[in-house]
Amino acid sequence: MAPETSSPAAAARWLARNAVDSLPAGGLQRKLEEAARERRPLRAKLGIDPTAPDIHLGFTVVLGKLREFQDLGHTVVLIIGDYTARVGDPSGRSSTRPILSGEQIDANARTFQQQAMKVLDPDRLEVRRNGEWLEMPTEDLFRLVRSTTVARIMERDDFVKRTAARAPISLLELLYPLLQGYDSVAVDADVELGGTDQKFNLLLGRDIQSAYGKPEQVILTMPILPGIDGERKMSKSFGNYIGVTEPAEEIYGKTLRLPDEAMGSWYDLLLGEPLPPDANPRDAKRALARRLVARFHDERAAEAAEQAFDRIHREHRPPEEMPDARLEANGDGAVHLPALLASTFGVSSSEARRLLKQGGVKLDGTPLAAEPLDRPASELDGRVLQLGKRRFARLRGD
RNA sequence: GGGCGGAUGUCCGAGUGGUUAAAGGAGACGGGCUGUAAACCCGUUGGCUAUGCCUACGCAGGUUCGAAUCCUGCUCCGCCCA
Repeated sequence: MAPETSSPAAAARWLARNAVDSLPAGGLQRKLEEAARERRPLRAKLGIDPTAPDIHLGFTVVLGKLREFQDLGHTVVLIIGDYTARVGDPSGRSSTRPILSGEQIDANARTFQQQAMKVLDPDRLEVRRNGEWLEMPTEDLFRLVRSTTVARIMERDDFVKRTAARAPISLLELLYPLLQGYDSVAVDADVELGGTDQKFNLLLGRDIQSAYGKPEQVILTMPILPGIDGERKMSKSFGNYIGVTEPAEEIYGKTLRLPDEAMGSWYDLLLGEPLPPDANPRDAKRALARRLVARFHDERAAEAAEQAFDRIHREHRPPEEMPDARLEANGDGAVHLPALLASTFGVSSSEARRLLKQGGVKLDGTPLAAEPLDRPASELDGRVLQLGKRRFARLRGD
């Protein structure tokens, strides 16, 4: 696509086209005009807490928008929340979220940065860590905290709901938006991006900047990408995500599991184009899956992933490549099936027995009878063990 | 500081002395159908060296033939008053 972005007004329209909110009204255009007048790039900020090691597709929606800013010549400031991660955000119901170690955070920060490069242009990127400025004397923290009120913080939708539901809210959580807002002060953000769930925090950032005598940022919020269940937002904790570093076959297979209803959102948010109205849903989904694999791997991998998928699920043949599983026979040369399944596929032996009873275990494509549980190793050697539809291993003697 | 209420399996949520490994729902998993979509149907859903054994209802003790259920202490959480 070749957007028309020659004037600030046109550029603002282009950037905001698939955003949910662009606030304040006209603010983005004014920022762009200002940048053009002063012949400087805008500083577009995004903060992330490296609490989990991988970036998933939901996150790339916002990254993709940042990339558009870069393509227009602006600078992206990626803030790695190393300090905030260390403090441990007790968001949501799980107040038990473990506080990560320094090494863990550093490792996550590195992979995050690396993965973000799959979308961002490294030449127009500035990466900062908020430990640089958040490690501040209490006196300074108090100054920051004075910049807003409890009532203002409690406006946030999430807090209102949790108060109503009598769910706990830690004081630290109340402080979180302030820390995030201070990041904007520290990096002189012109624009801050986030998902719609970030709207409150992004807006509060404006207040904080203003309290520090800085120009207020404008904000752009992007729709939340539904996860592969098509229901809830894509999130690690729901297990409905696709990580950008996942193997090609995984990205492909998970994409095909997406409910049809969610395909439109994925097209809009991930491909940046609408779902063709008269497309056959199956073909559209396969095309989507191929393009996502191609983006995070390459064309060849996309092709191979599709072939592997068809082989397993359409032709019901085992994949060409699969891990080996070592057969461990006892003294009588027999192999205990539950133990074999447990060690090969990481299920418990109780679960393995249940799956056997349910006909979920196959040997060379034929369901394995639940009895007997001990089989001669010679009967298994060299054959393909299958659990459910998609877990395979080739059995090997010694 | 005072008063009241609460803590149950992956999650939500029943259960107030006896087939309770713990109703129901969600999720997940297996099978069927299919486009590994959805919908729908059937089944499973603590662990193990497995016709038995072990562990489980916030933690630690106690009462009892027997406790998630009763008692004591503790921890954590919510609400109200101050």
